[in-house]
Amino acid sequence: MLVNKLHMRAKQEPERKPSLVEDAYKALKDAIRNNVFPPGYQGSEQEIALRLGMSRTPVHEAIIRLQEDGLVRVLSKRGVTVCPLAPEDMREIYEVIIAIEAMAAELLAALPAEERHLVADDLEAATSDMEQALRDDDLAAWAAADDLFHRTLVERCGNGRIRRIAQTVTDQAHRARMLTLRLRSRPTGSVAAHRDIIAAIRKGKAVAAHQHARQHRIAARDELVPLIVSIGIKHL
Amino acid sequence: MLVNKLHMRAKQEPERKPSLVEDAYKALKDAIRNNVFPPGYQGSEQEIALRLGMSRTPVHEAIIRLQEDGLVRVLSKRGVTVCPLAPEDMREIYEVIIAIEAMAAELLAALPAEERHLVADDLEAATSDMEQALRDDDLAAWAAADDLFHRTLVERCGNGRIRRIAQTVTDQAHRARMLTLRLRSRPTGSVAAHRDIIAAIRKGKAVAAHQHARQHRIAARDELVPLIVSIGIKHL
DNA sequence: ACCCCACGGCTTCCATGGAAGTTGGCATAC
DNA sequence: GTATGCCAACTTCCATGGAAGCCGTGGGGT
Repeated sequence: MLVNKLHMRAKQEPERKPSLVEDAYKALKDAIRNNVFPPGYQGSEQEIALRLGMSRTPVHEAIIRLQEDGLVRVLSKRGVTVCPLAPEDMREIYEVIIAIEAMAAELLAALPAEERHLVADDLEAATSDMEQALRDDDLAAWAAADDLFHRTLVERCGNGRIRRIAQTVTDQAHRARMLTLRLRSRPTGSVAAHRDIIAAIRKGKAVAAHQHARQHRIAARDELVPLIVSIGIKHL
Repeated sequence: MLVNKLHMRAKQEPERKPSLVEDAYKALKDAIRNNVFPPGYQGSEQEIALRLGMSRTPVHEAIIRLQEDGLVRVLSKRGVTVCPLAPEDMREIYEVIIAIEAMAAELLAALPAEERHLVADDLEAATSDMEQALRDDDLAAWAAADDLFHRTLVERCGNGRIRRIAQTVTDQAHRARMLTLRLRSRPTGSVAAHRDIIAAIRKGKAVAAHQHARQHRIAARDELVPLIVSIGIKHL
């Protein structure tokens, strides 16, 4: 697992060198997202350090960051555990996303016309991919394209803090999302909702963009949270 | 600066013991908020550890958390620096607050009637204090009461993630807030705006609560950001 | 049979030392 | 006077060891 060398950039970026802490952070985050460490898993830093082939220190520091992100919890002297997600947590996460993404859409619509259209084009491309994936009955591709749409929404809105917050909460929700993907009905409504958002952004209608993005996420919450409750799982 | 003992709770909470890392984190955060370490300040972990009377390790780990919070930045092998706040940052912060607090107000208004009124009473108390402070021409008291109002808004909305996000961004904005407090005109409009929010929450009108909270924060942004720009400071 | 307590193993927490890297200044060349 | 290269001081980064705390287990008492 070699680290690929980044190409030279202007000295604007202090040319981050890959530190072990960063490696551990990324590896652990990925492992949690992909259920390599399932929720409720409990292990020691020593064990993780061994598995990652490094000392305890960088693992310890990476875990501090993961705890700050709400992904793990360290139990004073009993090891570290992966946070399970209760339906309650999903409700909280969706409430944050509803507020944050609506604001992001609003900001996008308030951008100068030229930039607006660039973003709208990218959003449209992602939505087209979703449509195609739906025709192909390829749920994984659909999820990837949907992810890209929502990621683009927050990454291009010109507010780094919004981007970061959205990233953090969607990271938390990722496991639940993957689980429910195959349980709910085919997500045919999303394409139309996305097109509404795109149209509002393209026309620079900030209020409409806000409302459409908001309603889209409210609909998602109102579908997913009851679904999670209905299948009777308390943690995931 | 003693840590006040929380009253006994169910053993749900594992009764956190004060660790050195926690102490360092709180102390540093406080020092940054109160300009003991002014923005742009650059120092070494060694020096901070000396000042706090502990080893380098807990300081190092506390700084990781502060970096995650966006308060400091560690420059690979050149020390740690306190993040300055540009007007751009204030804009970003306010955009987050606008979205998050509006959602919080909305959630409060959707609470059962009994809880709603309890929260509304507390919000009203804070607002009355603001009114009184205004009559006394006591800006510090006004700021404290205003803080309490907005803190109550997010702390009682029933969403821990919203609470945490709001806390993080207001921590970042605290220095700017203290600076502008004495520069802008007397904040007489806030009381009325707060009362609108409270009334909507009391009546359970979620949409109205959302709109009033949103408009209140938009007004604050539209007053503060130009003010910061006008006094010509690039960082603070 | 059942309860209690002490002990041993395992864990995080913190201190400290060495390694790698950055910076600023000083000496030297032109 | 100016530029350049080297060196010493200082920094974070990471490894490691000891201290303190938590948990399960097993042995002894009732």
